[in-house]
Amino acid sequence: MKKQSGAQALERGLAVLEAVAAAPPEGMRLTEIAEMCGLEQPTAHRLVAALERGGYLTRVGDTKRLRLGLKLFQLGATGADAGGLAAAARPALVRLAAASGDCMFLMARSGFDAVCLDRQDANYTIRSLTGHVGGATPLGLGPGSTTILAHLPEAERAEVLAANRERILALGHDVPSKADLAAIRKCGFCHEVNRSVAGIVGAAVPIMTPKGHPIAAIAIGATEARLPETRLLDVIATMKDEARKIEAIIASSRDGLLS
Amino acid sequence: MKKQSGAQALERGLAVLEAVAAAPPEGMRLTEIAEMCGLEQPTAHRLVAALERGGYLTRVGDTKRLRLGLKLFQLGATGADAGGLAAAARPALVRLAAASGDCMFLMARSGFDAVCLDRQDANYTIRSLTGHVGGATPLGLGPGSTTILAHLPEAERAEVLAANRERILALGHDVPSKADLAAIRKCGFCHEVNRSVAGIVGAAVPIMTPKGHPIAAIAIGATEARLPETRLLDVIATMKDEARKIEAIIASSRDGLLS
DNA sequence: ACAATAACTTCCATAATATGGATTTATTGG
DNA sequence: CCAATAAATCCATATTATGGAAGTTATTGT
Repeated sequence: MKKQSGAQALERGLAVLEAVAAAPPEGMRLTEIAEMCGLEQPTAHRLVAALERGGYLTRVGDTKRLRLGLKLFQLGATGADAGGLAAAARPALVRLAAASGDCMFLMARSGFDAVCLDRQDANYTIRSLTGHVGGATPLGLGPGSTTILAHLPEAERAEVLAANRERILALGHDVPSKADLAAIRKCGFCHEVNRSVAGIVGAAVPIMTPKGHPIAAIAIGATEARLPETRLLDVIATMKDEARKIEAIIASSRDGLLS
Repeated sequence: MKKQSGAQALERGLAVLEAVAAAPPEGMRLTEIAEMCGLEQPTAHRLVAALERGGYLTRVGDTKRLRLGLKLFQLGATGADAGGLAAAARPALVRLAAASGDCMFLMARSGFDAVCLDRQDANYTIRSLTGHVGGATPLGLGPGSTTILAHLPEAERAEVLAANRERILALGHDVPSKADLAAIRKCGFCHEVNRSVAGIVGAAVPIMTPKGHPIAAIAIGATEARLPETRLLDVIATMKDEARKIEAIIASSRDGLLS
């Protein structure tokens, strides 16, 4: 009994893209793709051919190996802005990075993940787990991500948690408890020490839509020494200020940018 | 008589993505998508639903309008590196931007287009036509793009020119002549004054694979005043040097990065 | 506020399309 | 150079996408 999606071929094609995206930079062989996606080899061949034709996949050098093509980069750059969010938040990030001297991230929600939309480092020290722009973590792993999760409405929160529990555990981390999330909601920020990486402190505040939906978060990454408890609250306060400014920009823009 | 692709549904789905990518940031309505892609409306609906499920499309705010989703940004960031090219070229770009004081671009070929992979500006003055990272122009429009075109093998060059002629004319620019391209091949760089934008000078040198295929170009954008003929050749010489260094890195990396 | 219109969603019989087993051709490795 | 493995191609089959029609839900105009 197959699933009743009505667009099997498209979904399979997208699955191929995601499989190749997850592969190492030497690329993937057709057979591997077929196996990874649970497709017969001729089927994979057809899908790959179509994706290649469109520039979504390219051959590695002169081999048969396949890798993501630049078309995705092109499209990705177009969608990157998330409807003005990145642009609206950029100045805030710059200010925060400069003021704190640490590394600031803009994380936005995408389905069950949070994606790093932008990043400003005052001095290139830290590469956090979600460090690189374009990187994604399951909602619930990492401060920015967890802040967004915490501020979702009850029902959605449960759904996301259920969906992500296994993924997070598989990555060797633990899943935030209900109490953790409630605490984050209460004080309006998330603070993590030594959670994803030893010696690294992370903290984040949410960016909410006028309707009270969390769409993104501003996160900070720093070493434990640089961000002691004493300084933390100051920094968080500044971050909240900036988050509010971004919210104001979002609210005032006539095209709802909110997701 | 339909085309014999063997993956109609996938191709249609990709067409939907590209249509939405070309749309303004307020997003697109289902009907518009259907019309733009030549699909019946229920068909478009099914494809859109699948793409939305995968995070490739999102609803704008709480409306029904559709816009590119962050999944594309995610995948795009993964593929952005073009197999090490961007990383290999980054230091060269930084050096060139610092040394020249102008704006440097890394353009890479993607099918019939050249995509801006990276950009370094010494001082934020110019926004060239292909300025933003992720932007694409048809091969034959803009210096970096034209340099790549010029260095393609005869047959491929003709094919690309035929494919792009209309597109370039439609954008209100003219298509490089055979003589233009031959000249670029001969002197190893492309120089354009007042071509795409008045008062702006562009120039570019190709980056070739060991097998003599152009995969990318380093381009410079500056105002006419900043880049007079006298300075031009110096700058070009430096750019050629850097291009050669990048070629060396590419050649020495065991995974062929070459496209 | 209500009607009229347009956009979106769902349904389903039909046929066009994707499917995958079998085969040929190319590539890789010993 | 030959064996083994992977990729490309073929094609009869039935699964899957298709699009007309009808039912809902927004949007627009009066």
